Amino acid sequence: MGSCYQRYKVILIEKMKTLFALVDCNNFYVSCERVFNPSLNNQPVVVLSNNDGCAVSRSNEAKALGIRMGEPIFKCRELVNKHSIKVLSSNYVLYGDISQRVMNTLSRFTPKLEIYSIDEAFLSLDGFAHYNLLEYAKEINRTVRRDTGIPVSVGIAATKTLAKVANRIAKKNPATNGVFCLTDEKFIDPLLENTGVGDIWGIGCAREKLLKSYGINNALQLKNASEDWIQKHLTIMGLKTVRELRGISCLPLEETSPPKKVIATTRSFGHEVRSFDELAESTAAYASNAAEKLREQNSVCGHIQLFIATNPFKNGEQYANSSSMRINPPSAYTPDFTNCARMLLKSIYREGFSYKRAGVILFDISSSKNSQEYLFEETYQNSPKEKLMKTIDKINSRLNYGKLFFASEGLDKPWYMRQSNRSKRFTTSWNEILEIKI
DNA sequence: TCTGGGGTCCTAGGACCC
DNA sequence: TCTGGGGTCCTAGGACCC
Repeated sequence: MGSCYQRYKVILIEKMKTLFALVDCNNFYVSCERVFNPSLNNQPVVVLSNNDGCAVSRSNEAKALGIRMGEPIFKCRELVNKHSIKVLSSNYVLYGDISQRVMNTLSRFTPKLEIYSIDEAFLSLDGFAHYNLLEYAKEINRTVRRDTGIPVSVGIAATKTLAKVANRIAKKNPATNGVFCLTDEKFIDPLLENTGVGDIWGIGCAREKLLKSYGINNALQLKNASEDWIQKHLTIMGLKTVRELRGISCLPLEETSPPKKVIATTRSFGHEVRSFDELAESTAAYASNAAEKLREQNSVCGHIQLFIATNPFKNGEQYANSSSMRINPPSAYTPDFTNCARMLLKSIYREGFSYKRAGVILFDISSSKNSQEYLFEETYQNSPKEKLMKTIDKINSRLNYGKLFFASEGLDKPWYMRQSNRSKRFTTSWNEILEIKI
């Protein structure tokens, strides 16, 4: 009996053992650009945020020249000119499509995949412990590169947080060739000691500062910190981080992403906007965009918020305001949102200001499948409104994005964000397919 | 001249109810 | 003079992520 029990216990522990790979695309947006424009290889390249504002993706060469993440590009003009840094507008349609290809490739390596962001995925490797994990990581790395053109780093460990650490090591040390396994107990602590506390997933600058003020400077010190103290100062999330560093998996793989609870479309304008009409057109377009995202996840929304703001970086009088209203019964019908947006705008618009930014945010989101019936009002579900929206979405998905839209969004869109150097949508638009000149 | 956008989760505190 | 207690819900704000 004793041995049976022992045996059972071993199996239980084996079953509980988790193993994760974190695959992260290197300098993702820049890498996407390089797939279709090899002349960018080995060159300093920067991809900008919306409205050509800040550097959000940098090639290693650009990083080495001192371009910082999130840096406004106009502050780097000198550096850009001096080193002929290539500066590109962001092309999210292209990046989204390449991302899907990368994720499809990764799904061949595990039955359980979590798409964590546009350029990152966790792979569950539970039950793979008998594999040569380093070789498997190399195979992942090679295959993604071969099939999509995107270079990736792979980190493997028992928990997501440790896999993040492993991935960081793979990325920082050229000797690893982009893959690293943090699975050997005896190496974990020394490597954690070499990892700054602020470099751990879940520790941002505020917590880094707090921890350092208490003498906790590296990941090993955090791993050994008192649980009570951590929970008190860093909340339950911090406690999970500490346990994950100890090899206890607290953040499970999430294969299906739950529907969003908040959907926002907010933008800076290409130039400053003064008139009500122009503001109304832009916010109608944002409302329409948000409604599309809502329908994409088969939801309806019962609460809409709109905000407008002047440029906070500019001297002079500032104005920012927001207002919200209920949508009853909940809807996903674009005109409901554009009408509400216009009413909200009327209530907060002040003449005489130059506006720089506006946005529409949808709250109170629920599934369109099992929502409440109303006695007197027509619900969105199964109404002609829903039919119309389905038809429009279908047409738009077949034609190029944005072919069919409501006139309230305006035709000229003078407020549209700046994108002075955007590459083509090589993979999603027949008109923009790659041309090879011989 | 020029400074991004879109999410999640947790907590504290107030309102409200019985 | 003396002024309960416990629970839930909502919201604002902060922290974090990519």
